[in-house]
Amino acid sequence: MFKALADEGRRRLLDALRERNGQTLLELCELLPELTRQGVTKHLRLLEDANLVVTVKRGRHKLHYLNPVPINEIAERWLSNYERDKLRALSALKAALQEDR
Amino acid sequence: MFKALADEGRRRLLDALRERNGQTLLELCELLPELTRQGVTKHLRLLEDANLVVTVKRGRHKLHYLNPVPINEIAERWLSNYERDKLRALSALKAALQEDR
DNA sequence: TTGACAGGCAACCTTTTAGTTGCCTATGGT
DNA sequence: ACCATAGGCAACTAAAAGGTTGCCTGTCAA
Repeated sequence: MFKALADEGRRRLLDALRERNGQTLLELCELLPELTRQGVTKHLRLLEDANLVVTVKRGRHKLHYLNPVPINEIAERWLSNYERDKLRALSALKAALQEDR
Repeated sequence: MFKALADEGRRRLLDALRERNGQTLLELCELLPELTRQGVTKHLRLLEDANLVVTVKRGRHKLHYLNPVPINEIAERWLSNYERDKLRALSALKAALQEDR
């Protein structure tokens, strides 16, 4: 899932869906004009595999929806650990930097 | 920075530093016995480039410290956007899934 | 019912990333 | 002074990610 976020293009796609949910493939392609449709498809596939977007086929359109659940899960489960130890880590850092070298 | 987090080994390194800050390279190597020392060095280099760890040379030891600032910055700046729109995105998602297909 | 539109699939190429090996440098203990 | 310890650098290989092209399928609208 971090891997899915580790690409600027994919983050752009997520942002776009955050702004307007349920966009089609071609709509999202306009967002990344430097890529071909298939390129965008691949990125969306990764996001789907990471369960960050969910798709619905409607007629000949494929609509893409943001799935906000896992990104929040990660944020809470993983990042809050760092939040918790932030001050301790910071002071250790400062101490180390100020010691005699 | 997401790229730096997009690797299990590097996350393990960060976790280790969260548990005990200021470890040397060789100490961290024990954490990833499947890699050689140079392999670990490279990972630490990436973490350092992403400004997630800071190093201090002390004698012949190189101490690694967690830098908790950027990880929190990201969490707040980026992830909180998704938190903000969570409910809206969720309901759009549900609506889409329940529509006639 | 035919053609244009939206999208899928597979093969291929290129670039990045991950990892190793071999050798070199500096520091500290005895 | 010497050797073991801690680490750095560079070249190389292997694997994965990113992207393209070409062609195929399904759906809607005239």
